[in-house]
Amino acid sequence: MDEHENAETASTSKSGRKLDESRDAAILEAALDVLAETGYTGMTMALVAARAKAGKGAMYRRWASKEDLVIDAVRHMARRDVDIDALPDTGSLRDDILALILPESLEETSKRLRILAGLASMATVHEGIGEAVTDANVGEWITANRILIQRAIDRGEGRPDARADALARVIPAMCAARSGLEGQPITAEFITALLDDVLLPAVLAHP
Amino acid sequence: MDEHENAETASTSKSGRKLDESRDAAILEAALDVLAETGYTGMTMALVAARAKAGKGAMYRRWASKEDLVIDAVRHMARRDVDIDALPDTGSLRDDILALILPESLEETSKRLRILAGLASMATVHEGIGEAVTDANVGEWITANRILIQRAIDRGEGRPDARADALARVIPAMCAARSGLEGQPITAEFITALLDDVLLPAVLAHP
DNA sequence: TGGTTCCGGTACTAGTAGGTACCGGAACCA
DNA sequence: TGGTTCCGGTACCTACTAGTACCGGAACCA
Repeated sequence: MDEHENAETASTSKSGRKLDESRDAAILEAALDVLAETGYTGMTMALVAARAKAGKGAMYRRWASKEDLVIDAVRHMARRDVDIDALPDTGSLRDDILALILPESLEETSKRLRILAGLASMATVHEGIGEAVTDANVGEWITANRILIQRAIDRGEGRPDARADALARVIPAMCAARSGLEGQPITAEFITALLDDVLLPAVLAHP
Repeated sequence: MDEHENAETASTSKSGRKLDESRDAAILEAALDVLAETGYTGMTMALVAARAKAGKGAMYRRWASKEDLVIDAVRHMARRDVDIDALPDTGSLRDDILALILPESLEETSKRLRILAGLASMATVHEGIGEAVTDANVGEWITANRILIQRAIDRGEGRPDARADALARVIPAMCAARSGLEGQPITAEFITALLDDVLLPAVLAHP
């Protein structure tokens, strides 16, 4: 009879060579690379294995299916995201938003959005992928923006009837569209233009 | 030797039963239906044929490959789009934008955006698909918005330094994100909230 | 009327990719 | 040291699908 893998026995239930935890990240990041380049369909398990210099066995020892691997890869990508408890607070909404996004590599952001766009189509078919995409990635970005905007409203920088909820989605949505639909990279110029031409006027307006 | 199919001889070069032109639209619309439900990968030629009550022969007699069929289907979808020469002109930007989009079936718009989102990933792989998606569909919508916004600026309704270029992309981008990333349908409430909370404040602002 | 091409439908081919099994070798444990 | 599990790599099985060939029948033309 097999050792059953309850939480209580999981740590000491096996003998033999240990599962090399460092391979997990290598495989997940190889999956993200291939995902960004070829989309979900083009991402074959053999391609990911080759990129990670891993065997397919090592992959299926960790994830039961391609779908499971992709879900984990997307969540892995989200882990390096915004820290909600340490948001910038410069006293200026413009500087807060810039301080939130510009320290991140914009190339990395473009790649991330390209991955999300490539998975958008799978959201309708594979239940778990859609949740992983929205919750773990764009969700936190929108939440951070909402907090920054609400602060600006509260301190009188924005008009009091501004809707932080809707406005918080502007930059992520337009970045996603630029990356996913137009295939253009996200640049600092694009972000600042978005801020100065769309978001700030909308927040600061007093008609 | 085969009859060569130059433009000059194409109309009279063949004998026998004529190619039934009405089947074209039936196949293209079946392709769009399946595309909206399953995405590019899930759209099999057999599924489209069954939906259109057509044989696969009739499909390959018209399009050389699945890719060609999809490109044509996307362009076919775009044909029922905005008429740039007959845009609404009510004297109010809010009413103009609403008059532009609300007469269209919002369910149809949601479906269209779902199709575009499903094809976004293929844009990087298949050259033609990306162009068909952007040029023929979102492109005209953005152009129409830009004209309406520029008119509002010109007649003094909007602030004179508003950037019609960037602002014209707000509604399409946020609709695409809502449909493609969040999987939510486009409703009249969503559009009006977008208008009143984001676009109009940004256009009307005079800080 | 006979030849040609289209029609919907079906059978088939060929290539691809998810997933499994196994290899020799290495790491770990008792 | 012997047994077990992991490692990268490869061969293999199986299911699916783009694309082709062909069927009997219908439409068209000379």
